[in-house]
Amino acid sequence: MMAKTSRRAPGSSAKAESTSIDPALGRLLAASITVRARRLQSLPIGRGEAETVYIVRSGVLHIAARVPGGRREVLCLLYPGDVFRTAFAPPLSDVALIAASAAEVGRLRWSSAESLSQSDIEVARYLSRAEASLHARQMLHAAAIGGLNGEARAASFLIELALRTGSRSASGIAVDIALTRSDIADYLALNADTLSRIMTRLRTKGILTQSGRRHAVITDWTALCELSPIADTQQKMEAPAV
Amino acid sequence: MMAKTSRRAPGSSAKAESTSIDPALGRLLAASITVRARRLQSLPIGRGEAETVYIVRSGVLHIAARVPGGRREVLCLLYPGDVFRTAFAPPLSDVALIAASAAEVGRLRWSSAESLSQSDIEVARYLSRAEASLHARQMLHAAAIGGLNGEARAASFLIELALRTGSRSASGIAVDIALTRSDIADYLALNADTLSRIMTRLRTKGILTQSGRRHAVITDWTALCELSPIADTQQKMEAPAV
DNA sequence: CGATCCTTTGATGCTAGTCAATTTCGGTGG
DNA sequence: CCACCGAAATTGACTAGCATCAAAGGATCG
Repeated sequence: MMAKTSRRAPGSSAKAESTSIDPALGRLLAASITVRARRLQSLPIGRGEAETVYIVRSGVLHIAARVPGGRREVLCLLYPGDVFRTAFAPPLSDVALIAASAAEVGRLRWSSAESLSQSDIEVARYLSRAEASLHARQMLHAAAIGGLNGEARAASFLIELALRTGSRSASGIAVDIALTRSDIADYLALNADTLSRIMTRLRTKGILTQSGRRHAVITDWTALCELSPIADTQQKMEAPAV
Repeated sequence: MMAKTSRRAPGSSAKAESTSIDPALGRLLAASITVRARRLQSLPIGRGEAETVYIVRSGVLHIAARVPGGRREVLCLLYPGDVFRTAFAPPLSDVALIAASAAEVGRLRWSSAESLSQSDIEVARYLSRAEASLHARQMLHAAAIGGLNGEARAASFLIELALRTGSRSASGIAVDIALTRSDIADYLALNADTLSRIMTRLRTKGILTQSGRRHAVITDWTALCELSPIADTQQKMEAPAV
């Protein structure tokens, strides 16, 4: 019940942001067309077109869809280094890849990625590792949506964001919240109003401070992790894959 | 709002059950060790061990995990032809691959699958298609958990099962429900009690009849599909991938 | 054929959703 | 630099759906 262990705070890890890019990733990006997307711009995940791969170079993006007669949903978040094949998206209506912040992505036909994989095993390995990690994240997200209450889900979201994009600052871990409140709510399968209430509660508890809509500082990392039963799992998944 | 279209009933499609197996799948299975699992037997998804691939030959299996301090969750269902890499599973506690019915699976080290992929592009294609389809199903499942109410989720589950394992019979579509009620509830992020209430309602509405715990007949496919906003999407995903 | 697990059903409480009013933010132009 | 506007976020009151708890009824297996 209290097996929370290492509490390694984020921002210290030298992630593959732009420094020290994986060589295989570099070759993959070299073979792809770079697309610059501004905030809220949406890239098509057309069905019927040839299968395409998107490789995130910088920024945060998400896959959004609409369940007929239901609300909009954000199905997954994509960070630098992630690889998304259009075939990963289920054939829901209005499925799209949307830039939450200004972003750069590489675009490539799947057939090209495939032949590159055949000739360059490092690329094949990078792709399969990226696919597996995205899949695992997707499963964990489903587990979070299905098994955690609102507060725990919100905490998990903040932890995810902090691990991926956070940076240490004097007062805690600074996080740029690229998504709007509604997008976050759609990601967490919560109502925007409910999410707002939860965020207020977190601020009241002194876990979080916000300056402006897009910028937050996590002032009490330990307390935040206590709120989320999957905090440890998330941290393990961020750890270098050996 | 009522774009429900084709209502193609299941059981008619010649799925890759055992007849007409995909040649690449055959070669993959030939390279793997066949494991026979009886009902409820669990196969390890050990972390720290070498990455392994499981290929479902027959039966239905599921991935179950436990969120610390939370309930057990069934994260995904696997059917014949599916391929599951252990790296797909998030590092939650008690993650396991469990046979819902008696099942046969092929087991293979990932490194073997990888080298097979390098020498046999058909195998590589089979694997990448299988990964993409599993990923899409996982995303759709997250969308269902997050965006549909209990009844719609239950309907979607029945539709999934019917499309995968159903067989036409005189009175409707006969479905073997391999999972226990609790497992289904854990899959749908519902309470077992609530699920039971929903199933009773479906029976009362004349959509479903049950004889014994494991056997059901869907007597009104159209009405069942009306209950689930993602019915069309599920059917599209079952359709032959062109 | 008995024991046990699984399932069903009812009564009650809590979490999160809905609707509506208000405040705050962020961008724009004066 | 400040005033303004529209969009986004917050907050409150109320409601719906689902979870929880408890108990009884069936199915399945040895």
